[in-house]
Amino acid sequence: MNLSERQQKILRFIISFMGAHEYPPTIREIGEEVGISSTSVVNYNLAKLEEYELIARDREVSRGLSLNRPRLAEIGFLAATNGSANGGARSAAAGRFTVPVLGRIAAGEPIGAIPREAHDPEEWIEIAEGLVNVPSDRLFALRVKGNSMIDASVLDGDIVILRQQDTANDGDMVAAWIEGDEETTLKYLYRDGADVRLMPANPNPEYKPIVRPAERVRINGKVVSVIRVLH
Amino acid sequence: MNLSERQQKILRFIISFMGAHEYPPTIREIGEEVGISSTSVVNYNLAKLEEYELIARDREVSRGLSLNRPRLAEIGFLAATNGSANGGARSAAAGRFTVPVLGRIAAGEPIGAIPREAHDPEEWIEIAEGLVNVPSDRLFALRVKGNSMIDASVLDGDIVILRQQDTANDGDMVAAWIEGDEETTLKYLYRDGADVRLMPANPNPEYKPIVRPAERVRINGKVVSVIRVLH
DNA sequence: ATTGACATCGCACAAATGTTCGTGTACTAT
DNA sequence: ATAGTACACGAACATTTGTGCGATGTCAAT
Repeated sequence: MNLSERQQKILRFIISFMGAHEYPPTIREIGEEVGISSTSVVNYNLAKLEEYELIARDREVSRGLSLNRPRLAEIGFLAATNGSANGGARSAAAGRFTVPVLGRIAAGEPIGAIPREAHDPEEWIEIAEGLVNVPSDRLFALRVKGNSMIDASVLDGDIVILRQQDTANDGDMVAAWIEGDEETTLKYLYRDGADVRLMPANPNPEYKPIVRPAERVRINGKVVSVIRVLH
Repeated sequence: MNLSERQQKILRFIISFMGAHEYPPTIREIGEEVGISSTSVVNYNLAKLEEYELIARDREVSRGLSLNRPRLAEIGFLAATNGSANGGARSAAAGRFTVPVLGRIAAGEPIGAIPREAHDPEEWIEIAEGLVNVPSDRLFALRVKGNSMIDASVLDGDIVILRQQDTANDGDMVAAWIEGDEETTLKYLYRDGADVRLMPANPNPEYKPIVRPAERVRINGKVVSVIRVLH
């Protein structure tokens, strides 16, 4: 499945259009935007996209389009459009973001450098816009494995949503890799001169802050939301 | 603003249609479903609904409708249509639910009987479908005030999403009012003969289970999701 | 050179769909 | 009664919009 330049533009336009409107565009609207004079050509490419199962169409229905968001996310299209990365269409007021779950985070298990582009994430989740207070670019999620984060009130199975960034402000909850300790942890970050102090969220004195030299702490991202789904 | 029977039916149909389709219905589709033979009558009522700011319309655009979800939620319309309660339209595969935040839950503060119908909630949140594993009816949310729930790994400011129900299975996390103790708490529920055992989520031995006679524990709802938004 | 798959174009057509307007009915206020 | 307002009907109309089809251009394989 190789998307032509036009098909990609069409896809991008549909996504941004549906973000801005609440209904899909017409064939002609697509044509005008993408620069296709013939409706039949748009139709032709739409048929291709449907063949690839990236969109679905209702025949003989005006604006009878719908996006296959999971598939789109798989090929990195929704993620690209969510953010301002892939210079171009900016998804507006759509009300939901698709975020890749990049892996599990567990005691002692490094999550490595968080990739800037999604690389074959194991799953995707959709979140409502209101659940994050930041621009939707560079968001990713991790599923928490084990109870090592319990001092941050994050439990086994929880999903933490982070924004990829190398630095953070005092008081931010971050996912950080601690060299030497060789473990990733979720803590509140505070700077203390040349040291960083990683404070647990749990005020219980049993959970003590971790103090390490700043150069030994690598911040993976800032936690913007924690979601727990019970069964 | 008094919605006529027809206007309500129209609204319900639009909501369910958009749940099922991903694009809005046409005037004629609405007319057929609601039982209006004249397109102009549908148009007329649509204009009314727009006047009430319950929907928005793009003139001269086919299917140029959009729902004002927050307003709709305010008057309890989305909530009613979400569930199977209001006999009829079942919102399908919409991907998101609007849930009322009915109040705060804090140590010692009773939240009272959870109302079956939304009564002037202070705010509404939208959640993605995947974040709950239950039918979307009878969902409501509470904002956690204070750290009294920390033994359930629920922190100040968290939002817990619950499904209103009077009973629960062993192992469910529930919000329960304990008569005598006069407080509401979030715990895992286990039955122990005539007693119920409310277990904290935190394995730390400091947090001990609460054991009470079953008749003194009133279950408000089962927690289906916990959401934390950091700032 | 020929063939054939692919992608485009333009255009005409038919169906889908929003808009307008004259008319009628019920109910309320004057 | 009279006038006014809200709501409804149906038919005609004008666009909007999806579909179909013949013709053209490109490119690689034969």
